[in-house]
Amino acid sequence: MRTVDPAKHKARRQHIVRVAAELFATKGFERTTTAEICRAAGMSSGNLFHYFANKRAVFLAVFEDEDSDKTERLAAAEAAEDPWAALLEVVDLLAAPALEPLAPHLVMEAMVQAYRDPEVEEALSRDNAAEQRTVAVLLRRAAAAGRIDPDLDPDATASWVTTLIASLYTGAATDPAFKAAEQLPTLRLILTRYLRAEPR
Amino acid sequence: MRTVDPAKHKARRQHIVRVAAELFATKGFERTTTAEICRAAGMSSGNLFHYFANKRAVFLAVFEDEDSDKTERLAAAEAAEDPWAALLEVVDLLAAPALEPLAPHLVMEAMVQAYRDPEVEEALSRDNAAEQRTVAVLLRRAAAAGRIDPDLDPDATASWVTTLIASLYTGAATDPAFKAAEQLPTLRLILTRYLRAEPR
DNA sequence: GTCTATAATAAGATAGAC
DNA sequence: GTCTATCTTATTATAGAC
Repeated sequence: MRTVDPAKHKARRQHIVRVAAELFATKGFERTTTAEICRAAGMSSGNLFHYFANKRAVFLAVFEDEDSDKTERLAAAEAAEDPWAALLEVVDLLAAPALEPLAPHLVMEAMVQAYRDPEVEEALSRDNAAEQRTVAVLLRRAAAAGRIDPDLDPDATASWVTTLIASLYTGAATDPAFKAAEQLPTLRLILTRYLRAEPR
Repeated sequence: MRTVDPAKHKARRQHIVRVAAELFATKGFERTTTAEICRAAGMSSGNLFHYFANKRAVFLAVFEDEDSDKTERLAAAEAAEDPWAALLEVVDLLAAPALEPLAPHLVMEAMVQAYRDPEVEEALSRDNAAEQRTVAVLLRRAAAAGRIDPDLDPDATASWVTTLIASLYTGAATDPAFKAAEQLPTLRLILTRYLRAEPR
């Protein structure tokens, strides 16, 4: 049957991506050898390169194959009735992966690869731009509704909001004592005080 | 003379460290080859390894040889009369290198190397612990003086303060549109609103 | 699709002359 | 202290059989 092959192919690819993600997270892109990926995936070198053109393609697949429902949830948040509540939901949505064990290191690895590899750069910045657009929309709506400080520039502030969320990833990646799950409430507190303060 | 040799040696070492820092910042540690460092420093491979035992030693020297007056200035801030003013000065002190062109990328590189290389880890965490200690001292003093929210836990908050300062580095490193110098006032605003808010 | 074997090259580091 | 020459090893990727 023809219908079985593509499914099997996809599953095998995903398996490679999954084991590679763990290696990339712990050792970084450059220090992870294709031989290690092969060993972890239980296959030969010849076979790995049957699935991916090169090592970079495996790395890119780690970030591109994560087809979650994030896009839809961001769109839903933009249209939600209460912009402030929606903003807090977006924060939780974007912060959620930081609670997983591999994500912080993977995100950091992606960040450093981004300014060295245009393809990684493009993948990341597309993602980031979408997030910032949503946050900016909600900031504008919240400001119009008198729920946040109207003196804040929506675009610059949206950039800071995503940067502050990124702190959860960098904190988790760099400080072993930093538990993202425990620190999420503090992040919410910081954002709330920053955004809702009275203008001065 | 014996006194000339060590000085020359030190200057030559520093020269290597300086050109290597630029390479490490733009290409990262692994993608920077010792051959490139040699070329940039204008010397042969044999000579480079006369100054440094290996490539890692060059990388470590980038961070260890920056003998600035930071330690003294931190100590002075701890003892300053006005703890809130001193805290803001510490923020400026720790944020200052982010305005330089190479530092953000170098810091990011150091952060990712830290959780892969115990020696880098140690160098960084020693630095970080000293900063956090100073910030915690000032937070306690400011709280006692009624200048900040007394409900904030000093140690956990000190960790967040340094993490937020680090955002200036990650922002500058990952977003070409992010100008650290322009964003420093916003960082101060975020910290002020976070720390000085009335307890609720 | 999967393997074995290996090509091609690059990189870190050293030896030893000057 | 500095160089040239080179050793050794690791690594990505390919060729070609099954």
